[in-house]
Amino acid sequence: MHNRCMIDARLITLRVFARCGTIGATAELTGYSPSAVSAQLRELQRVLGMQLLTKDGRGVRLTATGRFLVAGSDTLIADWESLRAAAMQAGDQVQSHFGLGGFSTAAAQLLAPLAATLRTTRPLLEVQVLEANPARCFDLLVAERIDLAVIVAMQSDTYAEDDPRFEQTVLLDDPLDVIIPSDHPLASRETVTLQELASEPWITEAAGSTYHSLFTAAFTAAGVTPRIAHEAVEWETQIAFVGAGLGVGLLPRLAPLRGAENVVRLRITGRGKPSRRIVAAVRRGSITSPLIQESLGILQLSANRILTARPEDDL
Amino acid sequence: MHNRCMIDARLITLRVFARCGTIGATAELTGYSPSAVSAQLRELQRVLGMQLLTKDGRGVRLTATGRFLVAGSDTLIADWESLRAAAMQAGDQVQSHFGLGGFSTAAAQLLAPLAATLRTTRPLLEVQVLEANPARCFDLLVAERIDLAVIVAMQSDTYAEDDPRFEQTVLLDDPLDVIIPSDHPLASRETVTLQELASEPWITEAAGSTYHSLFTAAFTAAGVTPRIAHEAVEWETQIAFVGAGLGVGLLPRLAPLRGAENVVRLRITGRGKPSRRIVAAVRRGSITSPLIQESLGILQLSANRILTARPEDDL
DNA sequence: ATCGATCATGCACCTATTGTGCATGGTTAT
DNA sequence: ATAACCATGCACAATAGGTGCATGATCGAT
Repeated sequence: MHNRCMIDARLITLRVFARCGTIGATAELTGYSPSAVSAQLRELQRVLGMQLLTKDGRGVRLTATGRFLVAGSDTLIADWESLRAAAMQAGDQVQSHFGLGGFSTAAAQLLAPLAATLRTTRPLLEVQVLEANPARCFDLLVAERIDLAVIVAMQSDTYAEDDPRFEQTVLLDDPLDVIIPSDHPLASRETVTLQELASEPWITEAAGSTYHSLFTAAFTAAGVTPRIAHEAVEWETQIAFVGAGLGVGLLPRLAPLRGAENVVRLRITGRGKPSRRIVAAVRRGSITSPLIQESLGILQLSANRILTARPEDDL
Repeated sequence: MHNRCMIDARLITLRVFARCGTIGATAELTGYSPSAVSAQLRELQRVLGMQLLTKDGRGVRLTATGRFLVAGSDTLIADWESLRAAAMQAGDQVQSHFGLGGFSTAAAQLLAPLAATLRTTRPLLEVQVLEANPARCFDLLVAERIDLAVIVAMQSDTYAEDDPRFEQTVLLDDPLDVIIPSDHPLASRETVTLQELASEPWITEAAGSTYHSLFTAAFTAAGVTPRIAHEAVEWETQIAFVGAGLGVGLLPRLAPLRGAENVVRLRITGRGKPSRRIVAAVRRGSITSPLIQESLGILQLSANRILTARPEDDL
């Protein structure tokens, strides 16, 4: 039981379970074994004298009491976080451990530099970076595995913007650029409109993936219905597809083109200039922590630096 | 580390230390050994990455950060207590452990019957009663050793009535009776005034004891300056003194005369009818707990029963 | 100054809490 | 029917967390 928080680890586990719904998933997320989670929850019920779980089919389910407890514990966690942050500030203290989480692009482009910076400014701080998709990032925050997450804001997220467990601050609006083969007629242009690319074969992520809704949203905003020719999971793959002349695609400006062959990045202008909003999320209450504040500043700085540098330097 | 609370036991220990000021006293109060307390606090500092203690002479002292943390944790504890209470109510759950504390008379006359009643109404509940003076009762509440304390309200207490850590409810005003030898000229009376007893030799507790201030307050209110002839620590001793004809004394109506020889209990009338206020104290937030509520009801009931029964039945 | 009292802490050792891995039994989907 | 999945019990292992004693440091009183 590795308690970095002052709230009983078993209660944290219960909160994670409330999200996962199964012991196994809770175990995976918390880093315990399923038996350990099972034992923890049983012990928790014994100590509190409350029945929190009921058998339900082949799994278990929260009782009304359990749901009540989980919901009520939100403010408890938030209060602790803000107390800790305030104490840190008041006493000019330094944190010893700091967990960061973010989706692929963010992890590589924002979190890695942040970690590097913190390593020099705060040599005693033990920084850990976890790559994870936005949904999992929130889960990791709840599980206290990470302290700060960088995610793309999705309107259709399970996590509402005003979730009592989190506080979110906008880091940047990451514009989507178009990548096209360098032998494409439009390749010499500096900017294009989506309308100009309406008839092109498009490459996107698999339907249902994190960015697919972003993709479609961009085109509906532009009043264009794209023809989806290919699907790729990672940016690298998509870039390679474009480089091979299979079609064109959208690439967030934050994502680097690296030394991709035969691929040109163009800014989009005109109606429906698409972008993805990137936000930082922390546990509610911890936003005032000096370390969090410093990190947010660094993140914003490097985000701006990257945005202004591209695509010019990168082409 | 016996966590009945969801707040880290080490933080509780820190809170106790904040009151005691020394590791040894903290150990005594929490039930740990001094080494354990020392280790806990060291570990707490490591985990939180905060310096909470400083060497100070041959002891240790809280840093500013430490004081800040302790002060801020008040609301955290209170929030947890009220959450637990609400969950108990919401889910119709039963508590498994219940700690009671009270000063001698209360322990014998109020808490013992309460414990007995709870044993029958809630067979699964494990009740523990601790006899302790009022000041220690508050400390035991902070240390989470007990959940409910019965104490005499003292205006000159270190614990203010609006301490953020506690909630107090008046149980009863316990009138002080006079006990006199049965061969005393006034022994056949039903009631007396303090003025009538002005010239008697009085028996009281040692100066500085819990009730001595109560004693003097009673007489100043009556406009009488008593002649203190003897001092006793326990009621039993005082009663014996009176029975031996050494003088007269004040006895709370709650305190039983038992089969005391040659002693008569008289009600006091007239100006300055003295009484002591007996209140129940709980950790803030827990007042809405069903168990606490039930207990308060039972306490009030048995208090009233005892008060109306005496002195008639008891003489 | 000296001695004893008080206080915190380190160390060796022990305990029991809490974790893992595997096997089992119940439940659902194919 | 069979396979997949899920929770849990059990044997075992790791380790966090406890006690008791010895040590060192500080303070007060003689």
